[in-house]
Amino acid sequence: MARKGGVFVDLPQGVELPVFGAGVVEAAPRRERSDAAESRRRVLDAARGLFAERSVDAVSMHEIGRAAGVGQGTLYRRYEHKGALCSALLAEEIEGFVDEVRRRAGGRGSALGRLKWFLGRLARFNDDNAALLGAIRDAAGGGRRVEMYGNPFYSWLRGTVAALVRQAMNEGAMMGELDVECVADALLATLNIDLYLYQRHELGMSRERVTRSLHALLDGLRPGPAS
Amino acid sequence: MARKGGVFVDLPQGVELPVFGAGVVEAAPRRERSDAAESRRRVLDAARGLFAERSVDAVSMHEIGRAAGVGQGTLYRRYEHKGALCSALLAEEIEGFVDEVRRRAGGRGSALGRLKWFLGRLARFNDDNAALLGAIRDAAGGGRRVEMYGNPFYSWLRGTVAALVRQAMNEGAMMGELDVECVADALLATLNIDLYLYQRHELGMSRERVTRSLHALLDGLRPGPAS
DNA sequence: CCAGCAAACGGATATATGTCCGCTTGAGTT
DNA sequence: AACTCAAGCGGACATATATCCGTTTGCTGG
Repeated sequence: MARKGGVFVDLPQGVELPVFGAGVVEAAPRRERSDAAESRRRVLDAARGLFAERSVDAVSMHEIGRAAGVGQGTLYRRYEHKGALCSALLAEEIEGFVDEVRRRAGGRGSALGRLKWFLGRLARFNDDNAALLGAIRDAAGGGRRVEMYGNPFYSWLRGTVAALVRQAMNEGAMMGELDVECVADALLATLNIDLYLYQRHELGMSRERVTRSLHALLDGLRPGPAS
Repeated sequence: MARKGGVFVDLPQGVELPVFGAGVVEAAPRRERSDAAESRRRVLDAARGLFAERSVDAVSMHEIGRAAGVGQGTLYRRYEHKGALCSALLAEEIEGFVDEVRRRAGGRGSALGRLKWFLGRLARFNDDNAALLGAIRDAAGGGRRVEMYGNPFYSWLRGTVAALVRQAMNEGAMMGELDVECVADALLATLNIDLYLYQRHELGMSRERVTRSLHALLDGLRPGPAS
């Protein structure tokens, strides 16, 4: 009932690609006050500007507040910490990324191929947004360690990889014995921002090398006599 | 010249397991002054005690200094930051871990089997030293991001996994096309402390589940007709 | 137009990390 | 035993994050 001769037959629960933001009910409690909207825009603009002209962690929250013309209280009520502000700045990029993935990886082609593409695309996302991702990671320390992997973006990545792995299994392109959740985490761990940047800039590996290795690893997971 | 009928024949460079601390020449510039040794001991003791009675990140460096009866300057000259102090506290555990690995994974048995054992043991190391490892990670932010993967312990982990993978390839238990360095990083990434603790405590996965999945993944990397 | 109030504001404040720098002292040297 | 000085010491200081709380203000219903 799962597959027949390697041909995909039906979709058990969770095989569709997850939708980013799904589950967010958002009671829309009240429209944002105009002054709040204004200050949000100013904060974001100021942060973008300062981050661009200096590095992200060479800019303090005080400085952002001063440049935006808002006090600390305002700043921190809206963005619980620097990482949250960086997340907000990243939101637009994430949206683009998510859209592109839905278009390319939701559609046709083998699930394995789409998974490979997805991971390669994620590597590029890492390169493109290294500074913000690093800052977000830095802010996820102490009592906030959970936010790293508990946030909606990571959940979506996780769900997407898991769904693709499951589809690939259905299509007979991947061993059926795998623990899908764990494998999804393992694959994503490979592109963990710290490790990725270390490989890229300290070990001098190219993006191609990293993704090629990942692809080889995926090819290894085909079902076969070995085992 | 590499292998004959799956039997290990010779050892190309880098196949031996690396020795922890190798390459550290340590010119031994001068013996440590007695007062310095004393204050080092007091700091370590104070830190251990405070960390035990509260959580690691609920204890400030000031507090450690006060409890140990040393000033901030003293504290920070010896330990550049909190992560360094935690590393010092972890050193003993690391030594034990390294010794055990040398005994069990340096010896006989299939390389693949030893690799599996090693990764399982590392997972246990994670569980046993979660608090300190987390604190070390937290301290590796901002301009110190490199220390995370550039430190001697990680280098040793990396070298060990790489050597075992290479041996497994020689023994014919693993695909020969793999990029050994990348695969080593990928395998270790799976046990990255943040992800591991998230899986264990937020997702409720058991250590067995995580390692079993990792083992299955390794089994998938056997050489085979697939590819 | 006005009153009421939740939301937003902003700067003082608390706390943490990490640095600076003048003073002290252990341990070789004469 | 006195001399010397690099190493060690310690607390004030600079800077960053994050919170608190009294004040102001945009919105809405009357």
